[in-house]
Amino acid sequence: MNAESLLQQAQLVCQQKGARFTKVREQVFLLLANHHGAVGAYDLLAELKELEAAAKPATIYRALDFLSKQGFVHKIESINAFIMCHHFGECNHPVQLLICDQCGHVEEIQSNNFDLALRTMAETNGFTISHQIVEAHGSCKNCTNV
Amino acid sequence: MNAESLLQQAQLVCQQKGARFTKVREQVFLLLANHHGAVGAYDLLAELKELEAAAKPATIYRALDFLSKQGFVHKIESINAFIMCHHFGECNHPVQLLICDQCGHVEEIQSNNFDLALRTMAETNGFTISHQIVEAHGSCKNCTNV
DNA sequence: TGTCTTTTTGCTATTATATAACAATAAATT
DNA sequence: AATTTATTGTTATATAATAGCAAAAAGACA
Ligand SMILES: [Zn+2]
Ligand SMILES: [Zn+2]
Ligand SMILES: [Zn+2]
Ligand SMILES: [Zn+2]
Repeated sequence: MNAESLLQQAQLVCQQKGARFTKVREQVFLLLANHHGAVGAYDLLAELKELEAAAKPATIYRALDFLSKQGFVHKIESINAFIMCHHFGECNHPVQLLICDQCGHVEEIQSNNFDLALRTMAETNGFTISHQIVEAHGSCKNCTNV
Repeated sequence: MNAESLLQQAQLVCQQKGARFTKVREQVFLLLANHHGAVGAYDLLAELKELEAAAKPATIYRALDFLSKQGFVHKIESINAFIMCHHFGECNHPVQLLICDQCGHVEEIQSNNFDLALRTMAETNGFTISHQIVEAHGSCKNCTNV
């Protein structure tokens, strides 16, 4: 899915929810959408500065915060980076990420079975999950065969 | 398991592996073992400073690095904190953590089924896992019933 | 439209987390 | 004892994220 159609989809979601998809937020959204892999907040800020010279850390973190809340973007905790979600709309979906340590490629998986397994395991321990982080590091298809 | 017996177990493991369990490393180990929940590196540093006034960030991070490599300690990526492992020995075991956002309690689960499910899912995508991060946030038994 | 309220942004500073680089010690090896 | 390797001390710096407050913009409503 290309950046433009992702943007349109996001605009639609915001319209339906009454969320304000402002200029900065759109700019950051597009920068993320045009990235193939994950990107750090300060790298993103550097890119944003080419469009808005006055941008500061708070600018990018606020935008990322908004985009995360809408479910457009996921934070990758283990590498302090952010990545565009390609299945947003079904908001708050559980996320499983496969992160290649060789090439940096990140694949987002959506396994409801897996989510259920985690929930069940938690319930066995009397624990109720509100948010889950599943990040697998290793070697992707391309990098393994090399 | 109390701090002293954990320490003895760790000493044994180090002896078997020929790893040098130095003074600083033992001090940090004991500080962690006496913590019930997770603890941040700089909080730990503050505690260490009461024993070794000259301790610096590098001191604590080096010790944590050593302890992690031995499998004595796990880093919790989503909250930038560290926690003593209570099942070390079986080194490099997969870790699943249940983190209570109310009381801060962290429960370490060991589900081989879950590990297998994740590996299988990854393999389906041609991905080989070297290290996995599974951190579930939510409400623990005690905090849910309140 | 004008007024009021809420949300968003701009801006400065600061906090929090983690590592680099290199010299000095200490321990292990020969 | 001499040499090599691992660990520590020390200073500085890199990297990541938030606090606080005023200005501006947008939304709500008479
Ligand atoms: Zn997603
Ligand atoms: Zn790869
Ligand atoms: Zn463990
Ligand atoms: Zn709790």
